[in-house]
Parts: sequence; C-alpha cells; structure tokens
Amino acid sequence: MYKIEFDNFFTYSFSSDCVIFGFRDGEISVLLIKRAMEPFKDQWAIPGDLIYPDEDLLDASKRILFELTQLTDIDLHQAETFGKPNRHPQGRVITCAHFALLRIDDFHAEASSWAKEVAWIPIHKVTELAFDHNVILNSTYDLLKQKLAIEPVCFDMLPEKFTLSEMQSLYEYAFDTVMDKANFRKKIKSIPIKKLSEKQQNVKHRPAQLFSFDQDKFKEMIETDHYSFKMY
Amino acid sequence: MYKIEFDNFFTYSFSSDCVIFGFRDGEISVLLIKRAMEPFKDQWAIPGDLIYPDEDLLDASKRILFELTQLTDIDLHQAETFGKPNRHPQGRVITCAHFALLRIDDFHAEASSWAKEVAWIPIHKVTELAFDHNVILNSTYDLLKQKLAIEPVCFDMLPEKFTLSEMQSLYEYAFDTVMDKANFRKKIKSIPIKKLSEKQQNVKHRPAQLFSFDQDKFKEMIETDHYSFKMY
DNA sequence: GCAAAAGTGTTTGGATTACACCCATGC
DNA sequence: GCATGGGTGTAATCCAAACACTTTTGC
Repeated sequence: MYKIEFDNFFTYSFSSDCVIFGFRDGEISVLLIKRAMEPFKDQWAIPGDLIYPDEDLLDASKRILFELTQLTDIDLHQAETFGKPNRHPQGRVITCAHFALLRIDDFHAEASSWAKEVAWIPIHKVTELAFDHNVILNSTYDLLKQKLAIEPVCFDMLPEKFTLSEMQSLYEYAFDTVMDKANFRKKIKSIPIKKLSEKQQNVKHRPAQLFSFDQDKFKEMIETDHYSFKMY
Repeated sequence: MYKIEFDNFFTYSFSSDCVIFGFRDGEISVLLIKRAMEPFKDQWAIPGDLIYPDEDLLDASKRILFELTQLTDIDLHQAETFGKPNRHPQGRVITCAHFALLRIDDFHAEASSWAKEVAWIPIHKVTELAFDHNVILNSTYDLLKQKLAIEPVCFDMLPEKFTLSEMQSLYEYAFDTVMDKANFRKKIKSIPIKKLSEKQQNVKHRPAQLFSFDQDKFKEMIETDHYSFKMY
C-alpha cells in the first residue's frame, strides 16, 4: 500500500503564470519575457511567479501583471493548471495559468527584476519557450478563443474607441476565417455598442465610424432580456 | 519589500477533487461522500485526496475515482483550481477540481477508508457541503454545462443504449429549458448516432427506438468534414 | 377504447449567405 | 481621377419555432 506521512505532502511549490494577450495590426499577440535568472535564463517565457503563502491565486496573477505593466483593475480569467511532476527542474512546482486581455497601446511594459526584456509576439510567431510554456500558451489561447465566442471580452483587447473593421479582423484572426463585411455588421446588431460622435483620423481613405462597448446596456440586457452574447 | 526565502514556498499541500456526475430519471446527479475523518467528519463532501509527490494531477483524480468506483478508463476533465489561503482549516491546501461523467447504473459505488457513505444527489437538491465544496460544485457544474454544448459528452452519462427522449431530457435539465420533440430530433440530425435494431422493453406505452453514439463516425467526421459538435 | 409516450410533417418568420453597389477621403 | 477601404441594400437560402397529427404499446 502506498502510504505517506501527511507532513511529506507539504513539499510542493505553487506558482501562477499570467498569459497576457493583446491585439494590434490584425494580430493577437502575447506578452513574453526574457528570463533574467536560472533556470532557462535568457529564454523567452510566460511571466509567472511563486505564490506567497497567504496569497490567493488570482491575487498572485494580479501582482505579476502589475509588476510588468503597472496596470491594476484588469480582469483576469483562470485557465488550465499544470502539474506534471517533472515540469520544473528545481522541484515540484504546480502552476495555475491565468490570462488577461489588454490594449497594447495603452501602457508601456517594463523590464523588471525577473524579466530582462519584454516583447509582444504574435501568437502564430511564438517559437520555443522555457519550461512547458508552449503547452500552457496553446491551452490558454484555446480558452481565450472559447471566451471570445461567448463573452464580450474582445472589447478588452480592442482600443476603447474602435471601428467595426477592427472588431471584425479580431474575430477573423481568432477564428481563422474570413467574413463578409455586410454580414458581420448584421450579425453584431444585437451587441450593445455605442456609436460615437467621432470618426477615425489621419487615414488615407474614408474615415470609419468609431464605436465603444456599452457596458451599462450590456448589464441591463442580461438582467432584463435574458440576453446572452454569441459570436461564431 | 515582501521578501521570502525560496525554501519557505515549499510549505503547501495540493489536492485533487473529483466531481462525478451522472444522469438518471431526468436529473443530473453528483456522487458525494460522507467524510470518515476530521475535519468536517460526517459531513457531505466532494471526493478528493492529496496528490502524491510524483503524481500528475489527472492521475490523482483517476486514483480517487478508482478507489470509489473501481472504474478505470473514464475520461476526466479539468475544472477550476481553488486556492484561497484559508480554504482548508489545517493548512494551505490548493485543490484542482476535475469532473468525470458516468453511467449511474453501470457500477456500484463503495464506501472506502475516507468515505463512510456515498450517495448520488441530484444537483438541485445538494445542501451544505464541507470546506468550499459548494463553490467548487457550482463552478464545475457550469463547466459541465458548457461542455455539453460543444462536445458529445452527454453520451458518457446516458446509458450505452439510449432513447432520443432520454437525450432530450438530459439537455432540458442541463439548460433548464423545455424543447419541442420534433425540433429536437431535427436539431440532432447531424450528430453521429447509430440506430440500433433494439427497442425499449417493458414500458407501458409505445417502445422507443434505441440509439448509441457512433464514436468512429464522429472521429471520421471531425477529420474529414471539419465537423464540430454543437447543441444549444 | 383509452392513456401515454413515440415519432413525423407542414407552415412561417427570422437569420445567414452571397454579392452588388455606393460613399468619403488622400494624393 | 483613382486607389483604398468604409458602409449599405437585396434576393435566395437555410434554419428554428410552433403546432398538428399519426403510431404503437399496455391495460
């Protein structure tokens, strides 16, 4: 019989990895760091850190996100947890992945004590990462795509004021498909977005109408109309 | 600055909880245990156990499932991970929830060293559980419902040979809705199920045609036809 | 025959598709 | 004027909802 003393179980470490997605120039990108320390020093990786003894999982991810971007109040979504016994060369480290969506142009990512360098890499151009981080990234990106289909999270990645073509190109990239412009606009008719009084500036073609997500109306629709967001 | 020695992080424990769902008499039920030991002795809880030092998360859930049901080869799906610092009275225990779907009538659940009693409780009749297990159950049930909509997991809960009315009632229970029989049958036309030569027995009305899920055709359709399962 | 549930067909309106066309701006 | 993308209308088609109806069994 496989018998182990209770105390022997308290020899684990637990970490949180924070996969940060953004959208720019028609591509979904992920914020990666170049590791400043061993193991996997100088290799690209998903930002992450050990969880403090009195810290909740979500709070750890928020801390990691803050150290890297100085941003607070960003929604974090839990993703998969990875715990293969040998996934970390220095011991048993189980990691819980989270993901955050943000607007690439709204802040500046800083190098930090554990990140020598940071960079936005388009999802389809990511090469070999440290640890099992390629597996974590793929799994988390799948969950992002799932969320994009059933929740209005696209607006966290789009600029505050966006054009319908930008929104369309985000979905085209995520779902790896091409959509008809006219039909896309009909499809999103039921989504609560506000037409702004502003238009695009400095473009060498007809400037597009700007929109923003109508959070208040969204909440109201959920409560009163049994509304549920859907994009496929 | 919040500085902690690296070794101090190795003071966690990690567990796996296994939420087992089944379907019978028009209701989705969950297999709960009455705890045989402290803490929360004699209270109802989700079966779970600490993870061994060299054990993968999934393997731990499989072990728990096996100890309780003697079943192997059951698909397990990862659900949410819970890690509030105070969720376990005896220390920092982070738990990763998994769920399994099975056919209630195909086996007999046994009491074990850590389970004084086991019982199938319909999801809507579950009362107060040990630890934060009500939260875990609700979160996991939500994920199950999400899976039912996009993957053919309903066939893991239905009898091997099922009637279309049974399948319909499973979806009606999960999505809390009432469906039209004729429309339901049209909707599932694209799902690969085999019409068997058998019919229902011992019913006091017209016996229903029996069907079973066509796993081979499903795999083939995914590969060749870009098929994706959908039920809403 | 009656109750109960299985099983099917038809109509209708709304959504999805494909495609054509016009509009505003910079150069 | 023309290149570039923004923006809209229409007709054909598909799909989903509503509802009525027939069938087969036990008693």
